[in-house]
Amino acid sequence: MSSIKIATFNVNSIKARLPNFLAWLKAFSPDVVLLQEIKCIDENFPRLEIEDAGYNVATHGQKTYNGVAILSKTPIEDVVRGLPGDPTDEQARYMEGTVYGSVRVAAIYLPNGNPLGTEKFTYKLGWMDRLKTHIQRRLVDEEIAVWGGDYNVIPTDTDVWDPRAMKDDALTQPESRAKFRAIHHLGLTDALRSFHPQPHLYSYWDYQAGAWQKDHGLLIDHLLLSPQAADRLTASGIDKTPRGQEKASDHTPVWCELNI
DNA sequence: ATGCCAGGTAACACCTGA
Repeated sequence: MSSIKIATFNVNSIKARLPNFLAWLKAFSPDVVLLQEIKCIDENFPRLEIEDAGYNVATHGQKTYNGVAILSKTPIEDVVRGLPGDPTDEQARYMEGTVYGSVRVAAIYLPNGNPLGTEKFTYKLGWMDRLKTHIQRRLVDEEIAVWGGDYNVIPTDTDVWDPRAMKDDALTQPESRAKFRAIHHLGLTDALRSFHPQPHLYSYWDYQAGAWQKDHGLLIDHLLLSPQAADRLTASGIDKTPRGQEKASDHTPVWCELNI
C-alpha cells in the first residue's frame, strides 16, 4: 500500500504562474494535480517544462478564459474533455482522466455566475445540474473517484470572512448552495472537511483591498470523493504557502491523500 | 455605492474574475 497526494489549484493563467508553479511542484511534490484557469489553448500550455518536472500532462484549454488540465506522475488514461449534457457549451471547464491505473480524477472549473439576474447565473445553475447528473451516472461504476476544482460556491456562511460582503454574490446564493449540497449529498465526501471541520478556512483571497493580509478569504475550491475514494482518505489540507508569494494566484491549493 | 488588483487581448482600453 502506498499513498498519493492529489491537489486542486486554480492558477489564474499557467503562463503567468509558471515559475511559481514549478517551484510549488518541486516543494510540495503532489502526485496528481487538477488545474483550473490555465487561460491558454492546448498548443500554448508549457508542457515541456512541466514534463521536465516529472509529470504527464493532459489539457483541455481555450483562448483567454477558463481551461483545465490534469497532471500526474503516472500516465493519464481514458481522458474525456467537456461536461456532457449541452452540445452548445463551448467553455473548457471540465475534464476527466484515470491516473495510477484506477483512480478517476476530474478537474472542474464551475462557472462564477455573476452578476445575478443575467444569463451568467442561469448558465452556472444549469452547469451545476449537468454536473450532478454526470456524477450520479459515474457513481454507478463504483470507482475510486475525485471531483476536484474551483466550484465557485461558498457552501456556508462560515466559509467566508464576512457573509454580508458576499450576500448579493452568485457564490453564496441559496440556489448555488442548494445545488452544491445536492451534489455533495449524492454520497460524496468533502476531503477537506473530513479532517478539518473548523470554520473560516479559505482557498481564495481577492487581490484587492489587502484581502490576503487581512485573511478576508473564501472557501470555494473543493475535493469531493466517491465512497471508494473516501474509504482510502488519510489526510487533507490547504497549502497556503503559494498565496503568500510574489506573483501569486488568488487561489491556493487544496489537497488530499489517498491510500492506493 | 464603487473601485481597489491581476491577466489576456489587442492596442495604447476593455473584458472577466469572485
